[in-house]
Formats: sequence, C-alpha cells, structure tokens
Amino acid sequence: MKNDLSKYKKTAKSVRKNQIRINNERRILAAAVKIFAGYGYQGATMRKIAEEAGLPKANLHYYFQTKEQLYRRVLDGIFKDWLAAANTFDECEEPVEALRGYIETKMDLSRKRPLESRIWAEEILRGAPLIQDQLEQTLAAWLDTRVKRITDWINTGTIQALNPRILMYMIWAVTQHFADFESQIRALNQQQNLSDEQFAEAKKQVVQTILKGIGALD
Amino acid sequence: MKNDLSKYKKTAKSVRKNQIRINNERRILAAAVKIFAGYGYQGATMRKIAEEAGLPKANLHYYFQTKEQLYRRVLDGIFKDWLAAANTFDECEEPVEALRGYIETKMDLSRKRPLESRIWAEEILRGAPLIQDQLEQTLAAWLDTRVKRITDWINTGTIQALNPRILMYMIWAVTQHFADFESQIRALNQQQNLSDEQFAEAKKQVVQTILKGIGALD
DNA sequence: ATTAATCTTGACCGTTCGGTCAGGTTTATT
DNA sequence: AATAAACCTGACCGAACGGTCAAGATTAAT
Repeated sequence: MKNDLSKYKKTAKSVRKNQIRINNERRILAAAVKIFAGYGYQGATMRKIAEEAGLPKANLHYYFQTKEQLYRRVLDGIFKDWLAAANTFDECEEPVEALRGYIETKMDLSRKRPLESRIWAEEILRGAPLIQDQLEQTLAAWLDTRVKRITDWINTGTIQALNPRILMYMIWAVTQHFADFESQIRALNQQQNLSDEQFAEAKKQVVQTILKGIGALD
Repeated sequence: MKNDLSKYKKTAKSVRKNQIRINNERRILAAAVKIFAGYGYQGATMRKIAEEAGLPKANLHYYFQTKEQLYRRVLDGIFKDWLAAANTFDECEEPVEALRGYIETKMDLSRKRPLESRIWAEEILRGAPLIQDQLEQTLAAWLDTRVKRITDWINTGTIQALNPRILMYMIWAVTQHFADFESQIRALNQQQNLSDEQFAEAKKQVVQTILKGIGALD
C-alpha cells in the first residue's frame, strides 16, 4: 500500500519535507468543507471537490483513499472546534459569565464558520452514522462535566432549578440555528443575510432571553 | 402526455373512481417521507422508495414523473402542517397563552412527526433550492403578521421590548431541535430516545425558559 | 360485449458515480 | 550522478442512478 504510515517513520528532516503533503491536504480539506456543506455527503462528489481544490480527481484519492475517509477528516476537525468553544464556559466561576461567554462563542462560531455547522447538522440529521461513537463517548463525557457545574449552580441557588441537559440542548439549538437555517433567515430578511448589526442584536437577545429565562438575570 | 389533468375533467363518478390513484399516491408519499428523511434528497433513491412502498420502480414514475416532483409534493405537505401549527398562536389574545400554545404545538409536532421536520431542515440546510419562493412569499407573509401581534404586545407593555423575529427564530430552533437532532440527543441519553416523561419535562422547560426569558412570566 | 382509459411492470438506456492503475514527473537521499 | 521515494494524472472500470418504453392487465364507460 502506498499510503501507509511508513513514510513518517524516517529521518527528522523528512518531517519537514512533507510540506507538499501538508499543503495539498489542507487545500483538499478546505474544498471538501465547501462542497460537503453545499451539497451534503451524498450530493457532494469527488469531482466537485477536486474542481474546487483545483486538482485532478485522482490526486484526491492519492491523499485520501476514499470519499468516506475525506469526510471523516472533515468531521474530526469540526468536532475539535466544537469542543474548544467550551473554554470560556470552563474558565468562569459565575453562571452568568460562563453561560454568556459560551453562548457568545457558539454564536460567533455560527457566524464565522457556518459551513462546518451545516456539515455537522447534516450528519446528525442522517442519524450520525459515522460519529455515533464520538457522540456517545467524547461528547457525552464533555456534557456530563458541564452538567455537574450547572447542577452546582442550582444547588447553591445561583440559578433556578432546571434540567441542565435541556438547557444545553436549547443553547445548541438556538446558536447553531443561525448557521444551519441561514437560508431561511435570509429569505425572511428581504433576501439579505443578517448584517453585522442585526447579528449583534440577535446575539444579545439570545443571551438575554436564555439567562433571564433560567433566572440568572433580574 | 399521460399524466395531465384531463382525467379529472370527466363525470362526477370518475372522481370517486380515482381511488386507485389516491391510494397509491398516498402509499408512495408515505414511503417517500421515510426515505427522504433517512437519506436526504440525494441519498434517497427511487429504488429505495419503491421498495418501501412495495411497488415496482416504474410505477412510481407513473404517478410522479420525476424524483424532484415527488420530493416537491412531500415538501408541500410539510409546509402546510407547518403553517397550520400556528392556529393556537392566532386564537389566543394573551401573549403567555398564545406563545405557550404555539411552542407546545411545535414541540408536539417534533415529537410526533420528526421525519417531516428533518426533511424540512435538510432542504433549508442545502440552501432551500426548491422552496425559496415559498419562504420568501408565504412564510415571510406569515411571519409578518405574527411579528405585528408581538409588536402590539410590546407596545402595550405585556412583554418586554425585543426583536420579534429573533424570538420566532429561537422558538423554531429549539422546538425543531428535538426532531432534527434526535440522534444526538439519543447518544447523550444512554442511547435511548427521550421517554414520554423526559419529553414532557423538556417541553415544560422550553416553555418556561422562553416565556420567562421575554419577561412574560414572573 | 366492446371500446377506451387507466394502471402495471420487466427490461432497458445514457449518464455519472467512487475508485483504480500504469506510467511519467518531481523531489529527496546517498 | 544515481537511486529511491513521493507525487501526479489521463484513461479507464463496474455499479448504481433517474428515467423510458412497449406490451400486457385491469377497470370503467357505452
């Protein structure tokens, strides 16, 4: 097999030499994000991705043996960004600051990287055939620790009693909606994407409504 | 052309005679909902739909000339249910009752007909290529009248000042999330779909959080 | 009973899909 | 300079796709 890992087990110099591979993989992955987001997994074709990347189709198969492997790599990248967005949540002691920071970070992610959000959404929509393990293990563990923090806030009376999981579902739903349903929002906004001002207003209102809704404000 | 409307322009008896057509179209549409929801538009094949309906593939093309026409019929049905869910909203004077009724109806719709919600979500995700006109016209007009009602509530001080459109986006996002992201929620709930009790709790918390969040409660 | 319309279906078609491969080119190593 | 490893790509392949069609079966109208 040509594409096994043996090439990485050589001299230290060869690590730097992989620049060609690194560059081309990045190009292909960037093109794949666009095409997968625009057409879905089934609707995306290796031809379209190759065209977007400006490379011959056979070259894609040199770096990623199959369409599914390429798609998995895209999903892995999205998953990592997704989890990294929780930093603010973890760093703040107070529920208001922690939740505000998390909601705002997720809103910014939807604004700046809507394509990734849509790929994730489509994968879940189809029943998460390729990422079920990650959901059941990594994401479930991630959620458990945040649920514990929220439970602490409830026990100390900082926020009102509620089901922390449902709160997190609500936050995910609302924040990702602005990426996933962008075309619907555009159609309802005179065929214009939300302006920066409109999006800032939405972000503010989302934070306000949720924080007030759980009794953390007023 | 075989499938034009001339067959409907005959005697009164022939209207009832169309029972075969009515039954078969219903069977095909039911199968199409399942397959489109499970695989997406591109991933769904006429073969799979035919198999699900228990009919030969060529028979599908007798009733629906193309895959796209079949898909459009499915989308039309979903859109009608979607709009019909607003009855409670329109019938109630008070914002608390109107919004509670609308949120609960949308939650029930997500619970009882998640497949339709997922088909809708995928269509929006892909940029709404086939329903843009309906979004820009019918749905935009529908939203406008509800925005006016909410604005009245704000002007009379019944709820706090906010952007009514963003409120509606939040309601759609949260309620549809329970259908669209069902597989993610299941993975985070010990691989079990939400029980009736869990869903009832979610419904209650969603209503509570949103109504309180906009200052309509407490 | 006859005719006409509607319905049914296996076999088939052109196109596009993901993927392969041989043979050439470029880059790194010695 | 010579060798090897990595990279590149046009041409090709079998499978599956949406869709067609002719010919037969069933149902309705007269």
